[in-house]
Amino acid sequence: MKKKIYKLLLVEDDINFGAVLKSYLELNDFDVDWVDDGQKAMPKFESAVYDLVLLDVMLPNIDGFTIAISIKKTGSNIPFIFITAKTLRNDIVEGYKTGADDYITKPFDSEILLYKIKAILSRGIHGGINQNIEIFTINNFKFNYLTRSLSYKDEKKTQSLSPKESELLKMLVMQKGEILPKAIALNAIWEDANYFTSRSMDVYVAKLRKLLSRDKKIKIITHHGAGYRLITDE
Amino acid sequence: MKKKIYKLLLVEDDINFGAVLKSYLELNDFDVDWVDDGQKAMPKFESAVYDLVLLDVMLPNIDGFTIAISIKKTGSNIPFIFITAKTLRNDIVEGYKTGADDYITKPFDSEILLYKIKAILSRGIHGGINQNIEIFTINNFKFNYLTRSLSYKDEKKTQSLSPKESELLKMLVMQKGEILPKAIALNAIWEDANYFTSRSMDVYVAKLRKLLSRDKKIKIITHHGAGYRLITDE
DNA sequence: TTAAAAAAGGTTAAAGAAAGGTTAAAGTTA
DNA sequence: TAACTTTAACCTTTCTTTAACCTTTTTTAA
Repeated sequence: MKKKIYKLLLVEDDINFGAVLKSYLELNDFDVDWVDDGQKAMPKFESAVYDLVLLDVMLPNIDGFTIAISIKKTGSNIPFIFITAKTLRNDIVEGYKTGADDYITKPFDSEILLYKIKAILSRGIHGGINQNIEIFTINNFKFNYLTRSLSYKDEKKTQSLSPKESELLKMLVMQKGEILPKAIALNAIWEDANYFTSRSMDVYVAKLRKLLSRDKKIKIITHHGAGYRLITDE
Repeated sequence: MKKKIYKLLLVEDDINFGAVLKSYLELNDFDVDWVDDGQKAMPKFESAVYDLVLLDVMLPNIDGFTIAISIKKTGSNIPFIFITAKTLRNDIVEGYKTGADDYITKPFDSEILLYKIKAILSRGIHGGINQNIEIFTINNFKFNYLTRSLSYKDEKKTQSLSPKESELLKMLVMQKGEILPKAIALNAIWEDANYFTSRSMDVYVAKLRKLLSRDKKIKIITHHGAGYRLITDE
């Protein structure tokens, strides 16, 4: 089977950096179009079908965020990776990025950029529903699926979760208000549904209930013989 | 290929001196932004990406060292050149300067300033993919990736690192505050991820922890089953 | 219809498995 | 040979499963 070649649009004003980055990405089997001026970004974007846009945030004429907004306005849900200087605080970038997007601070390790690109592309685009969200809000809790950490209100201290706790919580949150069928979760996380995996899952539900017990409005409701349902208030 | 124009931030309260210095530097192909008040320095610094900061130490509202500290707090490892009066003892400046920095006493020979600026910029700390980055600041440590040496505070004696120690430390520093996934580091440095390379990496993490142990604020946090994260304070 | 039996789930603790920490010895390479 | 890397050994921590005992829900059968 022919391997899919992904097409990237790189918007980077620094000539040296842009050239090096383009070569490096091409070396790694990406098809890269590079524009060195933010004003050339939109025309280029509209001239072809891209899989991902790499956007320098600090551009001389138009900033990267403005370009991202213009692209989104065309109705495209193409993912972005914002390239930012260390000086730009991460939370500013966080504000602009959606679950499908990411950012990387300059200078960066090329391996990590490749990893981020591949991570985003491998998720694919699931029409409409965004399966890529990594930070979830569960009433007073914030749950980061990637770092597997759970924090309460504004407390600095975070509770770290095990891989299975994290997977299960993610599935419950994504089905919030609706029943997560037990067999679905078992096949997804335990890769098998039998007596033992089922009991193991029961143990994990108990763990999650304990972890979330500080917030009285959060409940994991049992639907006997069917599955579990996470709710966040009355 | 177009020559890179370096962008300098000049913080100098003396109007006459500042104007002359700005013109002189522009004549020598630098792009110079000048603020005449220390309080304008941070907002200006955050509004663009600079390659070097020229800081007058004696400023009416905020002194140059305080500005330098604020800039460093943003996580930037931009180099500084301090402009000081002859009356200020060198050892005071020494206390504040770091490996990547320099200082010049007023009045000075403009040629010498140019020479110093070029010397620092030619080290090519900024921009580009990994190859160009040489010197990292890890709280009280300075880590030179090219010479593979690690120095603590202002101590002359440096600790030299092995190639793998150096590669791993570089990846951790570049992901500072974020998780460096174990598989990424293994594929980048060991070129394979299996039980044995994984154990080898564990050994290197232990080595790095020992090397950095003098600075209590530096920690390499383990994310079980995921990777490692370098942090430099609470 | 309702008591008993069966099935499902709640919870906790212990056992087992996997991952990682650390040190030192054994290879390997410059 | 000296510097570097890998492998091994032994230990600790973290994660997952299994077991035990209990309660709740559903089914079965008198």
